[in-house]
Amino acid sequence: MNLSQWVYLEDISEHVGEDVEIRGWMFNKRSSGKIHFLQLRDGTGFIQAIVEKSSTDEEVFKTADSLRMESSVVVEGRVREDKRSPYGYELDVKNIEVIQIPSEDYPISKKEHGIDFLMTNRHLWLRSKRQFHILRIRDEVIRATREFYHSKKFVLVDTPIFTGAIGESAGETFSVKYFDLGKAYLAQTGQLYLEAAIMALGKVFNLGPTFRAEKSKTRRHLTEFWMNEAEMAYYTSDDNMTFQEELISYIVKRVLEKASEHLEAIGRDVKPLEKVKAPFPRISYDEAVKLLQKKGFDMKWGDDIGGDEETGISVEFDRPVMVYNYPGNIKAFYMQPDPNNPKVVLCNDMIAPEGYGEIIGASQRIHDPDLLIEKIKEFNLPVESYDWYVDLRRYGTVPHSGFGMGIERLVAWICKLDHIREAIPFARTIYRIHP
RNA sequence: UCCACCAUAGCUCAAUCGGUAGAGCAUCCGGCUGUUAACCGGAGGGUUGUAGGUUCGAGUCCUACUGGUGGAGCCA
Repeated sequence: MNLSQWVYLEDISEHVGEDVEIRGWMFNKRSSGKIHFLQLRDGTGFIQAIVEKSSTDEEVFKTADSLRMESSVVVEGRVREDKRSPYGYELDVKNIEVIQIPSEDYPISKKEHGIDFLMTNRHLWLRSKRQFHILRIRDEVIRATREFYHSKKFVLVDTPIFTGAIGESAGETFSVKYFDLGKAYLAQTGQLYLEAAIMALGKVFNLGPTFRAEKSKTRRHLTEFWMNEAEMAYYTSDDNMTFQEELISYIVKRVLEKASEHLEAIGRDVKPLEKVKAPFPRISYDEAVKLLQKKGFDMKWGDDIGGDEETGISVEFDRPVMVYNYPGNIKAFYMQPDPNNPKVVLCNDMIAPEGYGEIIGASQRIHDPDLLIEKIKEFNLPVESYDWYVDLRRYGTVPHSGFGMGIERLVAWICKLDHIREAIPFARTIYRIHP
């Protein structure tokens, strides 16, 4: 073959003046008859490769001429800095080894496409530049999330995907046949299992897929989404909120440090992100209702805060907002009532700026076994299924708190995406499971 | 589950009051030695989502269905 070293485009700046080999794909070509401009991609970056008729082997020039969109190629050439290139560097081609020239037209064209077409071709759409950058940002968000927990001495506890009839509420789960044991349900949350784990490990987190069978069709919903949940023994609701704002601040800071080129590439204005530093504003549900009424929203105390209301609140602030202590009857059964006001429970939602809505749902959990059983009954849930969950309160119960953070909602906000489906490689929505 | 909108060339979209189906991109042929979603010239490409209906005449109006999109509710 040849003596050139295989290098990745993300490292190309270290190889100026050298002969190197790039293994990748040609995603576009511009030609002027006696000069070809090959736009190459290798999964780590982009480069423009130059093939001149006067200075290149005739066979190589012909090969370059024959390449079509998405041809896979190993290209050998010399690296040169050049401001005329869209990527700052160019490759003067010496040889091209064709792996495959597609025999059919590549479906994704350079012009715009509709969302139906793009989702049907999601397996190919992933190759587009914008998707490349978004997926790299998602990678950084998840990396930062894990880093933060480990820096705070949390232990990763992977919670089960198959669960019995137990969760936040029944009726919105996917079910599958499970041997002779009847139905199993796909996890809507790992929270209850994390509550078990904190009694062994103190502070724990998970990060994995979650499933919701609600027939939601909005830009904020997926049927399968990735959630990070955390649970902390002896944390009050206040401790919980302080922890959440540190987590979000850390993730945003980390993405700005490590993935700013990707944010820039997708046109994300980073100024709003630079303001995301703890502490975040906190307003009680009572205050939120008054604020919304003053702004002309038709709502009264006891109503839930919907999407429009969330935006109405978030536009008042330049950072994520935490709304705390909602009425108990619009929240889950396991939330600890406020000792100072039994009508509300100790909980909080975190609302992202710029209209992105709820990214965290959090609460302090009931730790008294009798009160928990009372609430399970009050919410008409099957007490038998929650036997082990109540058990946690029978043996050395402690006050504790936790939350769930939607990874795709976080990514969508950080990238300022129009729709959450671009924040995950293969979105699952109610009318789409292919590819 | 409910409400609204959309469906015309491979893709993105036009088509006036109901009167012979059109463009850009992609593809193929030709031209061009610095292109930047390259450009210039030429060519091919259509059962207008499906089934009915109204009409002299339907891409256009009506009904049903299918597929999709956005939103409500619900939530992360």
